[in-house]
Amino acid sequence: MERSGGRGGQPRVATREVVLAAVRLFTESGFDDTTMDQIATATGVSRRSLFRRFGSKEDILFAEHDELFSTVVRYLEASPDEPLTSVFAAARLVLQGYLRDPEITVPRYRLVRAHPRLRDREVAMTARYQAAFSSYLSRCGDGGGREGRSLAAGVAAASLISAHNHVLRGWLRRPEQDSREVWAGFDEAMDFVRRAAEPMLHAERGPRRDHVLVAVYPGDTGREELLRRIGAAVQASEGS
Amino acid sequence: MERSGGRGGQPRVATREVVLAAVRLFTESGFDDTTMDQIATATGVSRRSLFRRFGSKEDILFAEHDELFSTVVRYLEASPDEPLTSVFAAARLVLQGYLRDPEITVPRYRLVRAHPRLRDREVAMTARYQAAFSSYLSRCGDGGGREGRSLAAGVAAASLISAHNHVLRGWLRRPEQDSREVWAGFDEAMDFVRRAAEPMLHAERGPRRDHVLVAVYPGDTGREELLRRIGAAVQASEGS
DNA sequence: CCCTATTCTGGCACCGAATGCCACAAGAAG
DNA sequence: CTTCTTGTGGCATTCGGTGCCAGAATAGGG
Repeated sequence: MERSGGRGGQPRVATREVVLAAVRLFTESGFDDTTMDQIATATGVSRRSLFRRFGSKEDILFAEHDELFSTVVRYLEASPDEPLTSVFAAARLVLQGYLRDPEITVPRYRLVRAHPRLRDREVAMTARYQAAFSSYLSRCGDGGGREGRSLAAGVAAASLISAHNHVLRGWLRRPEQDSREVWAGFDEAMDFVRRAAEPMLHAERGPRRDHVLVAVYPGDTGREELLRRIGAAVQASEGS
Repeated sequence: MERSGGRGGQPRVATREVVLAAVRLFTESGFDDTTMDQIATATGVSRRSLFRRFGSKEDILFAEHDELFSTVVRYLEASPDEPLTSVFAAARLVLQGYLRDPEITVPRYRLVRAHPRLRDREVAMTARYQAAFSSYLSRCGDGGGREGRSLAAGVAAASLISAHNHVLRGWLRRPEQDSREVWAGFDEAMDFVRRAAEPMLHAERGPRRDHVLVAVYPGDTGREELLRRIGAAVQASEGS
């Protein structure tokens, strides 16, 4: 009675088939010069159904990307509150999603680069990721007040997305390169972000500054006593 | 003979007038339910001329923003190579551009929040800023190789934009608040970004660690002499 | 003064994306 | 078989966006 019926939710023609056909047509004839009618006749799906299933001509290109996005969001929602770790894993998922089928992502990248309108669409996608990551980080941040935490979370998410996109673009430009290199670059970039983001997410108020310790003791203080006292002072300073 | 003629480049109706009228119509009737014909009759500019001057219905909303963007880009191009300082100043310009006329930016913000399509358009604008900032930082960065510098520049630009937008959104939600508070928040946010971005732009490899200085001098060393020597030592350590 | 080049402008026709409405097909549950 | 649900296609319509052409207004040259 509920959540069933019909042909079972399976569309007559698979989404992936439509996307592939559309990508091919766009690449051959250009995005603007390809009409929905052409896609309809090429795929055997009526023009009307195309609009119903994908929403718009642009959305056909990004249909699979949308699925990836919701996967990542679900992943984040189910993640324990280990801020950076979970978010890095999520970014890994995204990159994986791209590397998985170059058949779509690579020609799409070429189209996106050529067409400003599609570029905006792509940018909007990354913004959605950024918002999701930022919200997650803000949710399970630990330091600072609402305001500072939100700022830190936003900046951290922006950094992460930027680094991810940096690696991603590197691959998209030369998709033939060994994927191990890509992942190595990814790990490197994530380390870079971690070093920058870790302190700001945990800082009470701003990141730690360098410390200068000036200790004055009587000249006859024993060496061990001196080290012990200095060690204690440093530890106290780090704990603040 | 060149660059003149016609009515002198001055449109019959000022751009700002058109934008204000459009904003009003959009706010009253909704963005989708406002047709270009309505804007045409409301402003006295023909439908055809509207498309010629603004490109699209969305672009009417962001016309002044586009001017601001090119201003900022010109500013950056003319700036000396003082990476972070110039970029912070540029961000200041942007925020200033928003605060300058709330008459447009505030209702536009409300529209953008309600309408996903306009949101994407707004996001695309900030992406353009981010790209400009990133390119500038990458141009006049000093540490690391091409690759690392590009990554660092991208992350720094993303952080800056994110922090800027954080402050901007705060104001847009409550535009009635004292602008001095906004600027205070901006300075705070910029400091936050500076602390995060400074080390990564100048780092040869990895961020600076905390330093611990242990100085031992004869007990009868004069206070000024002591300060001078310690200061010199710290400075030398920072230069590394 | 007239002529011309340049530029903003408006009207018209046209294409195509996108939506609403309606009818139909096909499998699932009763 | 009936009914409900869901994917589907056709049709008409709206409206954003563009190409084309003609008119208006202004600056400069003869």
